[in-house]
Amino acid sequence: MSSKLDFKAIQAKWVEKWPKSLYTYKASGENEFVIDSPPPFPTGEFHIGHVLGWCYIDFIARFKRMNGFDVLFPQGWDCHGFPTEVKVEKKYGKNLPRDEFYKKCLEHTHEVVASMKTQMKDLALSIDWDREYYTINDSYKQKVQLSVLKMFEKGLVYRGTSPVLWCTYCRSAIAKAETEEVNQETKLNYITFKTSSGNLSIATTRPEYLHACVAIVVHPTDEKFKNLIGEKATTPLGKEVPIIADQDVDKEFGSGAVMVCSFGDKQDVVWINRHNLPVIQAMGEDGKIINSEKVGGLYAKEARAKLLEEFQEKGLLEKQETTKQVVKIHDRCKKPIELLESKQWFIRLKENKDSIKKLGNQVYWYPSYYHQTFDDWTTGLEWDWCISRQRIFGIPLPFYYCEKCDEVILPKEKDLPIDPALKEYEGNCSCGGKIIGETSVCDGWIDSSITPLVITNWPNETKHYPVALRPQGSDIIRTWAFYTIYRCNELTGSTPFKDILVNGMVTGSDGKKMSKSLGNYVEAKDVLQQYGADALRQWAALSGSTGKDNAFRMQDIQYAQSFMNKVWNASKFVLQNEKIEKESTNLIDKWIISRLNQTINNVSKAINEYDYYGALTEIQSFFWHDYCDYYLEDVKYRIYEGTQKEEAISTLHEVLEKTLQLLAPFAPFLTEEIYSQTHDESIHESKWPETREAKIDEIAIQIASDFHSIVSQVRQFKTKNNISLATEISRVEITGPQQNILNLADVEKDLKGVLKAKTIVFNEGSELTTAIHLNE
RNA sequence: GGGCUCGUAGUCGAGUGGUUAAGACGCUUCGUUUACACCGAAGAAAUCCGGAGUUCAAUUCUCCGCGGGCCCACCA
Repeated sequence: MSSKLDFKAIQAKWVEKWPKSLYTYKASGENEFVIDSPPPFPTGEFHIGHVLGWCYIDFIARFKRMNGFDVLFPQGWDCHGFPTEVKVEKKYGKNLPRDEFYKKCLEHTHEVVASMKTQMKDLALSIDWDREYYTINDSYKQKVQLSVLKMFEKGLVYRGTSPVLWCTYCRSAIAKAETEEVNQETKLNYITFKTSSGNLSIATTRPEYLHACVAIVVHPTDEKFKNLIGEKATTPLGKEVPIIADQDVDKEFGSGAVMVCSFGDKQDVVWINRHNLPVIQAMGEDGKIINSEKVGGLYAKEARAKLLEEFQEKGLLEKQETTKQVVKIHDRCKKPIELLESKQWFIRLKENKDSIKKLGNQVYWYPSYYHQTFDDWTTGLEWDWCISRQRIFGIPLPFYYCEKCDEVILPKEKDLPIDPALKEYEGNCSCGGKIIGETSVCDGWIDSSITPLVITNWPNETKHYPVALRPQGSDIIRTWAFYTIYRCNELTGSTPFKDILVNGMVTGSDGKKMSKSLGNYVEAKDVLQQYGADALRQWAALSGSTGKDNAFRMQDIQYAQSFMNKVWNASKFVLQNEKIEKESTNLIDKWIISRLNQTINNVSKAINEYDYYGALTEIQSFFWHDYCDYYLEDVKYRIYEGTQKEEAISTLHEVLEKTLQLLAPFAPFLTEEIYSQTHDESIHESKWPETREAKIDEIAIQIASDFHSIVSQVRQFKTKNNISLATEISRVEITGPQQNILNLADVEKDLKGVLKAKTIVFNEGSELTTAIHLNE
């Protein structure tokens, strides 16, 4: 072993040397631990948040493997999505043909995946790379389309009409993730409606939607309007609408009465759904007003100006106020987004809320409070899940439908994967209508919500499902966890995983969200380069209890590195003496073996409960303080003088070796390097140390406690008197209760050796104290 | 605005219905001892966010408030 720890050399050596077979899943079907690891979106950068998440997975994977489990740690890639389309558009322009464009998206994806994989390998993630999967591959698409068909057959998928986010400039439905928000000022217009009991003032920022007004909403406890609830109001355009009550209304805003239009904003959608109100299409896909005699054919802005002018003349515009407004805009064209009604595909959620909540009880949540997040989300569901997107880079929805009667026609299972937009359906509908292939693609969560099925070979017979563990971030409980639990249960009849382990988000050292513009962003690459994988991995365990958001702090990394240095140097000392095995009767040896077994027990329990913080701090404190600070010092005199030397060497080796094994999941490179000095097999293939209860000797622990208390007292004496710890003492008098004194007499030799005392005298007394005589 | 979560020494953070509330970084003092100065030894430093309640006993449980963080909804 080199005298200085060179972690870079060690890391490079083992990345090269470790055989691929180390992490191979045997699919034995017995004693399995299958992990439904997340398929990240390929961005090209494996960032510090990824590091935390993947370390959480790797710790348990390595632990289970050493415990004899057949572990599957697969790696998938959730490739489809809008960001890739944007990148490709930027590079090649907007006018590529559909299939050409798709090909370019594939190319881009493979490029960025490659660069992420390098970083994952440097981090020593024990992934079985033979089990890699891509959502863009035919085999994956086939399973996704099959899963959608199966859900359709169960009556859980339907085609229906619903408001969607629509960009009138791009003439496309867009996902919420594609929106940005801008603050702007606008005019709040107070317009006069009529009721049986007089005028009713309505405040609106969008009078151009007046023709699509379907109701007036007031707060149920608002004294101003209480007697109007259930009555009708007449709009300035002469239309009668009902006045209804809803608690979402803010009594203080505007006049306290709101007009509901289809659809001015998202709140309108909520109210229309909740109160079963009719829908009047107010705007066409091109952004021009429709279904209005007065302003039809005009753009919204023109229509608004025209109407306000007219109301002003008629005295129906009471006043205008300036108000601040948040407007959603399309992130590509920066034009405002409208809500438009359109035909889309949906998965039923609303009526299954209660059964989904029950499914949430059937998995173990680590930490448990995240179950609450899932439960609350499910309780609050108001809408079904819109699964269709008018995009290109996605898995096509596997449906045909009749142009005339809307009948849905399914492709044959053997033809999957299929793109109905490209493959025409042979034949006509029974009503004689033409059959159209669906051109929309699936929402990305449709792709990723069947990962437990994909990795266990669904729909074929399998003994690998349900899987043992789903690890994931707290930010996607409402999406990935929710959709997976729901869909997989519908498709198989059971929840997809036994445990769900949730990791928190990584923040900057200031506790704020990491962002490049805030200047608190840390590149995982840089940390890896400077401190190495083992230190970075330990940070993931050390930075807080499981599931909490973690601030990234260099301190933790540096501490991990100091610890590794300690391990390296202690190992150097131990390995100077060739390994032997000899049972020891020495009480100090028995003490450290007792502590070792306690540590093994505690660490095993902690990791089994995904308490990595507890596990690693336990290892560190045992190794650093019990083993290095005390035990090593306790036995040095035996090594140098030859007293019970073999027993000491045997014990030193045993404790070192087993501690290295405990540390192996956290610091795979360092532990392998040291372990390889005395073993041919990899430490990662070695068997996890067993807790030997019989070796936990409470009396030895008690004696060692007194022993080290004496050692401390003598050290304190020497420190206070500015004497070197190496100075010899002629006589130490130890006073204490009878039993303690009797016990200490058993380790007299060790006391003399460690304290460098010529003679020791024992006296009975009430408290354990020492008197030191330097020269006599 | 809603939900969840957190609030413990200068900083970061475990943990607990009842002894002296871990540990790390930093700080002070001492020590070059043949694994390690990326070290060792000793030490100072905490009204456990505020208020009320439950209890023989609260930092821990409950409620209210204040302040971070995350997610969601953002206002006609």
